[in-house]
Amino acid sequence: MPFTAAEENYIKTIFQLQLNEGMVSTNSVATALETSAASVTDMLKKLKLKKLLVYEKYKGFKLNNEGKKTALGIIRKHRLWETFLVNILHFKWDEVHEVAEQLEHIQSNQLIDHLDDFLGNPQFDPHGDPIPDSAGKMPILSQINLTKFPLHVVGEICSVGSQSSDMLSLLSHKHIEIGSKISVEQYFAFDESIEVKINNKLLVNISAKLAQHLYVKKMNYAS
Amino acid sequence: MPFTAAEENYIKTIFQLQLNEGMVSTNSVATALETSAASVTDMLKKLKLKKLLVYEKYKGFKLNNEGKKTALGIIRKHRLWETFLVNILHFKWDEVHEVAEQLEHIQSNQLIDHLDDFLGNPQFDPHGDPIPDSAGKMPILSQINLTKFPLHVVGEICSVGSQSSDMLSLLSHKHIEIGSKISVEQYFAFDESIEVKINNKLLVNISAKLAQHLYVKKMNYAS
DNA sequence: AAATATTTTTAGACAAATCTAAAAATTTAA
DNA sequence: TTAAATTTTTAGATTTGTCTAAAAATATTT
Repeated sequence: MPFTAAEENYIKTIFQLQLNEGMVSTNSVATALETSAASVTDMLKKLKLKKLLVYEKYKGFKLNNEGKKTALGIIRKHRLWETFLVNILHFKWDEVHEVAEQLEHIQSNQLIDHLDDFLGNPQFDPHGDPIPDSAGKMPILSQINLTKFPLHVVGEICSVGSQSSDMLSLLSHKHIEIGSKISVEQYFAFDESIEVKINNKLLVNISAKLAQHLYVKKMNYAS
Repeated sequence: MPFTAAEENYIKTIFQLQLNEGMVSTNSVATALETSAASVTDMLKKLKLKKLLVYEKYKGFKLNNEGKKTALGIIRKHRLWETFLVNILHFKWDEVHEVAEQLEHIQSNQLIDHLDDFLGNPQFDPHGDPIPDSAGKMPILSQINLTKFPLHVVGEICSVGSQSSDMLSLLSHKHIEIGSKISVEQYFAFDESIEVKINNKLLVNISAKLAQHLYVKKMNYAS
């Protein structure tokens, strides 16, 4: 079954929301897609008809297995295209999102499989997020949200939970990128901001909101 | 101004039709796009409003300079993507058309310029057709339709005036590809078919219809 | 537990792109 | 040069995805 670009955007968004929350609400999807709640309800009916999600009026909803499989296929395409744009076409990592949002809707299994091979079957995209394989399997990464990372332990930024260019330019300003070494030096209860050390040198303050989007991998003591 | 995929398909089709005929008719566009004449009329009104074509009711129409510039931009994207698919992702030249039809509608100047550079600013696509540069200029090729090619002169297949997979598989069956050497050996008035010699060896019969789609470049006597 | 606030759904409308059927204009042919 | 055939346009529907405004259901608060 082929899906429209609009359907795919809903599927992808619902998938990402239900990773955190289990059940998803109409309003949360509307906010994420910057559309009205009424539009979301309309689309939910369609996706229910296509048997991609479990949904009952007023009760919330979530993707079923078929829906999750579809979402992983879209995420696979998105992350492979981002990898292509950064690694091959030399885009900067904060410039790729908008274009990848378009490319992810191109319909051709042959295309995406050839692209995957050409890129060397990468496991992670330039933001550090795992790329599902053609069966929908993703490598598991023991990554922890920065807000939950222990004090004074050196870790490595391995994923960024958003691709908004506002956020990416903020990170750029703070000299934070995928692979940067980071340690939490202090926690300020007043505004929940934290002070971190980047690459064992630079001390930087990070807001609670920003920290919620940064994922860190504990570094191998060997390295 | 960004255009919808539907608008772009009309613009591209009208451009190709007016190359041969100057003025274009509603029916010819409807046939080319496999849609109804009524739909074409609807779209013409829209494209006129956007000042892309010269059109008066019942009088035929053609793209103005703005329309032609837009068409060349779409053709540029299509041919660059075809080059990418064949040269980089190792698609066969008769498999790329459908995917390129989708990719040509991706909106990003940065993307297409980076792609152009990555491919080495190619002048011709895998079908032998010239690729417009970012200003809309195309290299000129002294190519002649096979039906007008003189007898017993060796030429080289340099372009194929259609990408229908029906036609491309027929060519493949006859062992004809871009770069094949070809000479016209005999002309049969009865059905306007011609007998050609491929690569100085194989004698093959070609229908009038097929011949109309093959373009040949006179070979340099030196090579 | 009743009143209030929030969330969700319905109802009705709109724009884009398409269709069929019928009317209007043009072209061809007798 | 009328009549017939063809082409083109209009009129009215349909589908997809969206919207606003109002109604219905659920959740919260006093």
